[in-house]
Amino acid sequence: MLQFTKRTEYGLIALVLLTERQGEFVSVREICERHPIPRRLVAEVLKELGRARLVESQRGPGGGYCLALAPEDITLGRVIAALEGAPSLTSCATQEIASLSNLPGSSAAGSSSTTNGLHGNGECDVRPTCPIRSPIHAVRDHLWGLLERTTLRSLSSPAPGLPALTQNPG
Amino acid sequence: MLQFTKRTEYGLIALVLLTERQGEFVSVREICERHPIPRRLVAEVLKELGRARLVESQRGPGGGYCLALAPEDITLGRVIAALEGAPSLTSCATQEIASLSNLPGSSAAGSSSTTNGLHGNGECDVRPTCPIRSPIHAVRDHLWGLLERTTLRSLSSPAPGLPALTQNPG
DNA sequence: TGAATTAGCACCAAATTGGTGCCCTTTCCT
DNA sequence: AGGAAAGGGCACCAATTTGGTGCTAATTCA
Repeated sequence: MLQFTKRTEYGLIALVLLTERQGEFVSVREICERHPIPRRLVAEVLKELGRARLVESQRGPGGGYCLALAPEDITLGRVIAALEGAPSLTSCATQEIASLSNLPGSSAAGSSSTTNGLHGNGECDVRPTCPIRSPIHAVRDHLWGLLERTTLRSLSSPAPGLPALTQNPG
Repeated sequence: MLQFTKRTEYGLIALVLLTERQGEFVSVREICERHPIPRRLVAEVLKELGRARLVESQRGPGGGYCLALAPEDITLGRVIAALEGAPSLTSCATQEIASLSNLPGSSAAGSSSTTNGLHGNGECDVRPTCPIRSPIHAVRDHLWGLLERTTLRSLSSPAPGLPALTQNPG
């Protein structure tokens, strides 16, 4: 329903905490002592973010997670791409993105579905006559731009400093 | 996964056809002769769009659906709100929107869920310490603005004429 | 009357998502 | 060496959402 998954919400909460504690390794236990969110699920999410190279991990006592990049370089788009696949808006775009795979997060994203209105070779049924493909893809690109301009830094700043949205459409 | 539902896709396809055929009543049968999409589901979708007052219907032979508003006044946001609820991005926002109900589409949107991490009175567990509430809501508002600036007209134009995105944030 | 069409609404199956179980590996401390 | 505190991997289940259909009634036109 055009909503982030809980995984994404938990991931963002964790990443904001890691941003506030840069230079330290913060454990999942500690994150979940600060916020009432399910520990095991947060652990899974941080593992995924680790696989996407957005965080680094350290095992053993005193271990935990820390950011792998500067907060300015971790965008909402990258986090979402890692945790729920790049936003595609339409089913036909999902597998185009998957085949391009120029974006991270292809792990969780659409593999070759069989009953999603896509043919076996991976082509949308409606595509030959589809009247909304191109314009919706334009919308998707704008959305993607919005998510890419929103960094962990802007999420962590006390002021709701969403970037000024200077976009370059088309 | 930050994707439109099939209902929304089908609804948009139908609405684009209705835009091209303004002044006529177009039946579900005819829509599905033009595009390979499931007839019964398209019928359900158009019923919902009718309840949201975005289309008007006419029964009987020669009946069908037509736009209830000018294509410039039917925005992507309104269609989505009617078919899958207003985009909320986070679970806490879902029920805030529901309680405000200043947006259409509260029919399909979140009623009082019980196991969604929301208390019985409808408050997010994380809320007292939630570090991402405000900034994510800002992102949501930007997304909403993007969807509200995209009209059925811009979706139907052969050129992918997405509006120039002159936004007024805040 | 009868065919064409929408209206309502209940229902099921598939996919996605939220969340957990279980065991292994690494690291630190004593 | 041994144990505790972390993360790593992976399978698994339950709840929710979504895609799609069955069925019957109400309109409308010829």
